[in-house]
Amino acid sequence: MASIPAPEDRLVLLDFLPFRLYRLATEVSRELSRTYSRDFGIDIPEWRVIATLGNQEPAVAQAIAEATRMHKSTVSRAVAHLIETGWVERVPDRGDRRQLLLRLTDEGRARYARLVPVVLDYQARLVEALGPEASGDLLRALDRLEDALGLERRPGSADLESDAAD
Amino acid sequence: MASIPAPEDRLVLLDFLPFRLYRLATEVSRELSRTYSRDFGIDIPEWRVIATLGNQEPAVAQAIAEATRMHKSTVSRAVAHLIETGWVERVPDRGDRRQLLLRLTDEGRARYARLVPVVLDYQARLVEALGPEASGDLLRALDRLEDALGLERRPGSADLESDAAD
DNA sequence: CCCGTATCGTTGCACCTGCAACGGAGCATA
DNA sequence: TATGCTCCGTTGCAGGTGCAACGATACGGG
Repeated sequence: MASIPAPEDRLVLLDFLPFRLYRLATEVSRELSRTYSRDFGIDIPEWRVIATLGNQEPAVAQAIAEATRMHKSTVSRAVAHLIETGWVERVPDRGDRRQLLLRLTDEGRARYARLVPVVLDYQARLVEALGPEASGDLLRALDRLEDALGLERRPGSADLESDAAD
Repeated sequence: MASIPAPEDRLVLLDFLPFRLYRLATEVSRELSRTYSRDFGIDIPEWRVIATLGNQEPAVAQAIAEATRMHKSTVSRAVAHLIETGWVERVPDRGDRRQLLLRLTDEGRARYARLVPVVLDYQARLVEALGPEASGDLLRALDRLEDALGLERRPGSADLESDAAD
């Protein structure tokens, strides 16, 4: 019982995949949010709502929740605050009045235009620190993991580089 | 640099590295904690304390906080609950009475011996779903990312399997 | 020996998040 | 039209987490 565990029973937290992933993701998210929280006054859920709307407007709250994999209550509160702070506005959907169409305000779009380069720059620095080889490794592994876990993913998302074909 | 992400101002959240990492890590952690929370009655911070003590006993709270990158208050509360539930015990340090040495109880060690195969099995299924190539990609990318972000890491951690040559 | 500073772990507080319940709205059926 | 079921977004509540302040202890300089 108190004997040394067999080799296959040995577990080292620093080598344990779920732990490494979580620690890494937490660190990256924290670093990133530092780069925009002060200048733009938004937190992570709000950033995700903005980023979703920046690509697809208008959108309803549930679609945002599914795309970002955030809970609908988290989305609801993020949207409420984004409306308060002038990023987002609601547009009643004439078809189905249960759902409310969301879109960036003009001011929100202007802020978004200033925000995007900041976050893309962070990603670029991350990729640069990794180097081209490890970046490729990472993207391939992410694709496979997302597939294995059933996470939504853009077709051809492996192409982070513009010149990568299929 | 040719392989850096497209420098355009366009940003797609589903392709954005920090988002993908966070979403993936959240999903993996959630799946994993489902495999042990019910049978062992512990949550993620508690699991990390246990896993740390399983490798290095005794340890003081701050060392656990640094190793797991959890806040010291999170560690403090996890430890308090683990003592309540009989996993862990405190041993006063005769040298420095500010810090309290922590170690698994006999019962805690017995539970740990049953817990380790469960979590290792989850990791094994993850690796299996990825396949050998993508697993190698992932481990290399993790090593590089952890280095780039200054996260603590075991030397030679790339060898997940004992027979993995390189 | 005393006092100021540093460190360790705990705790009050504020905030965030998930869950479940809710009201409002659509929709199918009779 | 009436009824029952479903879906959308909000909100009260409970639990978790980070931060900062705190008490206890250690340690060094005067």
